[in-house]
Amino acid sequence: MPELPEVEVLRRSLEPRLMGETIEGVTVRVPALREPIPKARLARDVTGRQVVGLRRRAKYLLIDLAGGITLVLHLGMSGRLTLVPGETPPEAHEHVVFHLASGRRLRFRDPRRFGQIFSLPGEEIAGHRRFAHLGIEPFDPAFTGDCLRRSALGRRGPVKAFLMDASVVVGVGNIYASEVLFQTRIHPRRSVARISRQRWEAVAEAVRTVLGEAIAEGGTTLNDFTDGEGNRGYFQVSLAAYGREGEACHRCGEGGSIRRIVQAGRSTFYCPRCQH
DNA sequence: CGGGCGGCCTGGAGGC
DNA sequence: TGCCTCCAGGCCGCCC
Repeated sequence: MPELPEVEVLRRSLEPRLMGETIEGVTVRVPALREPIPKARLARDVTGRQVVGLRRRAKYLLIDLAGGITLVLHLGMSGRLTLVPGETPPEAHEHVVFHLASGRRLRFRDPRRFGQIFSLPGEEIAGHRRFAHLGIEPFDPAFTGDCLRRSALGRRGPVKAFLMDASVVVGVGNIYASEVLFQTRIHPRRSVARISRQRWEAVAEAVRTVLGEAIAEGGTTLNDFTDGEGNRGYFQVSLAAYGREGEACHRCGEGGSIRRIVQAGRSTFYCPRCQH
């Protein structure tokens, strides 16, 4: 589900409410996520620790705890993390609950169980197998068109998959890849070997503006995304390409022109009249 | 080594 | 109403 904007929206909503809060305990109801939750280690690491910071790396939410421990959460496709009053009854697929000193609970719900939760010393994050290969953050000032151009050297695959490759740039998932290519008028099947410097600059710029606008609008809620307070996003009404198969192109105005194709098993949406 | 594909899971939508 | 198929925002590991 969530790409960079959704995780960032979640982080911003939780930050003021979780800072300084102490985790009194954790209940792992269903440890069998795609990668099993290391239950005992998690309980040992987080119990009694105060939240001292919330960060994001790629699509991971990082909750820093006193004593140098970091709680790592990934929402996968259907994960949701919400802060609720203590008396709130559990809902279906509520796999993990963090009990807070204030009496509130931070609960993790994930029907498809593609999410991930684990803990580790903060200094081990960079070298961890889930993080070691990750590329640059889109909002890092060092992220430029030239970064993309250099990453593309020696490659010839389609630009859509390239944008979704987290070892190139992190945070761009299936929705925003289509949106970025629509904004820059690049055909999703175009080989990265055939993209000019100028176009790479436009792509880097579009990655930042599309993700930035999505964050400003609370993320994209197609189905179940919410922030930590349960608020839905509304960027879905601003999507120009994704999910609009058969509808009119907002740029050229041609009725029914938005097309859906499948690349590497994922849907891509684009306007064949505008994107080349 | 780059890149395509299957698999991991459940649920919702739509066709018949 | 019920059954079946397809599809879904991520990511890894296995192939060629």
